Amino acid sequence: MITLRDKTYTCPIDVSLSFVNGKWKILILGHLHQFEKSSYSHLRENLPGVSEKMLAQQLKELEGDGLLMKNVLSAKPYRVEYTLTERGRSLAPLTAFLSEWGIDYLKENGIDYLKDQHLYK
Amino acid sequence: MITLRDKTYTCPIDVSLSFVNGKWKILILGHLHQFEKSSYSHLRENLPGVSEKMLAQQLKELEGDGLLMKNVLSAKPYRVEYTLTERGRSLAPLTAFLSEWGIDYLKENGIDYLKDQHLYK
DNA sequence: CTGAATCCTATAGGATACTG
DNA sequence: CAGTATCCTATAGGATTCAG
Repeated sequence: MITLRDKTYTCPIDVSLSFVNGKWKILILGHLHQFEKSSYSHLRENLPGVSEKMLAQQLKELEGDGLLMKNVLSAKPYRVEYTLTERGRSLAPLTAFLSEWGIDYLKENGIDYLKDQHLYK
Repeated sequence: MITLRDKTYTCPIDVSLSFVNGKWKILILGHLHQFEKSSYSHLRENLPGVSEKMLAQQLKELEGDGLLMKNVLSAKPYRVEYTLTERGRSLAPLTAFLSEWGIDYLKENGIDYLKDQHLYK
């Protein structure tokens, strides 16, 4: 058992997972890896099915864990921009691998995502 | 939206995540990547805190998804052995990355896991 | 536009006892 | 040894409304 800040982990993988647990976190990170910067509404549109509560909550947790930053672009009208921190960008191999693995799996099942990507918007 | 076998996914990452969602699946996969083969009890001992229900359930799901295989070694006494399938082994980069990332993070926080691994058993 | 605040529920997950 | 079978609960997550 590893103990860090009053939390315990069974192994280093468990430590990493604690940053990305939650239904939408990895998808949010993947989105930001792809677009670099994104508004709240842009995130919402690209995460079909996400609720306001979960999007706001998981963005806060990701920010609190130092994986992304929120920049207020203007106060009136209120606009924000989310970007990855260096720590967040260090997870790029994770989202890249999951994306490639998923594409491979889809291909084995007759779906050419890259070619037909426009169909899945 | 991607549809495959009556399930929908927002993107390829979402497809991949559907294979590893669940509190213990990635830890199980990491365990099997490390040990190659493992008995039920060996898995349980190395996943501190896992309940019988979840271990059995997630093993079944992983088997059903074609990521691991269960081999019955002997009927009496009843002994089994879990091993990764080829598809399961194809996730090796995932567990490897999460492990390294966790080790790096721990190091930034004053914990040298590789050196002091024996302390965390 | 970007959330915060409620309210609600489904289910993931845990504890325990039991079986071949 | 390798699980099943129950029972139970906490909480992750969703729907909706309101606000700066």
